[in-house]
Amino acid sequence: MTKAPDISAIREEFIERIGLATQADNLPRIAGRIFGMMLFDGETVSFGDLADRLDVSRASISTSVRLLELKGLIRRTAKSGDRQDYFELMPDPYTSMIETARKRTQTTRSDIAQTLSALPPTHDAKHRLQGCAAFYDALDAGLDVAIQKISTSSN
Amino acid sequence: MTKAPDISAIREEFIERIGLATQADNLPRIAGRIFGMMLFDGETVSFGDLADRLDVSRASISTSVRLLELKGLIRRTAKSGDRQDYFELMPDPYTSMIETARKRTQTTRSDIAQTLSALPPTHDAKHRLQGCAAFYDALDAGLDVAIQKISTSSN
DNA sequence: CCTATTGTTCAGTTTTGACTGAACACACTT
DNA sequence: AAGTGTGTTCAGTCAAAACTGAACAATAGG
Repeated sequence: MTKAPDISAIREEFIERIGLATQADNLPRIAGRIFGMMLFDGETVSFGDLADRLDVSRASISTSVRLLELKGLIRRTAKSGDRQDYFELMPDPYTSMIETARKRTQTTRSDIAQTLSALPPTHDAKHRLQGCAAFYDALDAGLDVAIQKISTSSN
Repeated sequence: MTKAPDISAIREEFIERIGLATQADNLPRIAGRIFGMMLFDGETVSFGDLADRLDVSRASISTSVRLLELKGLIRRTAKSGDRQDYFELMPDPYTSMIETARKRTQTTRSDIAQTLSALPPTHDAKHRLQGCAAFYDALDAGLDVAIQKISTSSN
């Protein structure tokens, strides 16, 4: 009875879950669903198909794919003889995901550095902010390790 | 003219920035401001002071400190002779921050594993989902590295 | 030209979540 | 008991964001 699994149900659930996970990365829900769908299906997908298969307006597709392009997760391609835009996953979307996360930590890190340099050397907050800065440095180093690991595992 | 910096302005700006950074970690704005304030000021702070100094309702303080406690960033203490609750930073809040992030990636990772095991071995999505799983594994390893780095740097 | 198709933009709607004020429960004081 | 101070909970408000439909510009085909 565990045979003949309902693939489309599995697919739906996966898309939903990846959508939620991606949402935590400050992307709108639909963008996450698009990403999850392309991850599962793999093939290049047309603009119209995205709207149809996810059952959302084309306006939503337009803004979401722009975001995903901007984040380096998908790219827009053309099919000869078809006026529609097509989309496919970037060769390695994961590295891009970590890169953007890293960029955010680096921004915060430099904010802290700026506060640190503005404070007089004797101020007792300095010691705590330095601990905070060390945290962001450690996080940055960790993300770098993750990037390395991905590039070696995908060979 | 660069002498006598306006400490309170620096403080406000730091709190604001940390608030924004923490907001990206799925915490409400006020929780981020509380965290930033405690980070800068260091001292233990009373419930009432939080409401006064941040100029928000006590209801907001109540829910925000609960979240921060739940995430292991602050803890509630008591002062003898004072009925108010007091709050202070946890000894190492940063490790907790990464731990929660890690928990999230592990949840997603196991979601993927579940999808993988539900798919028939021949399904062509498997290969892509395995790449996705490798990503979350790499991220998990990277976060672990970050935790190690923090614990060694804070000695 | 005219029409059809496609993607973007914009105004408006819906939804989500943060925040507040008020009611409440609890504990301490008198 | 009554009163005060303290934290939590809940219904309601408000603002921000997601999403949609419609108008639009651009392009291709007739």
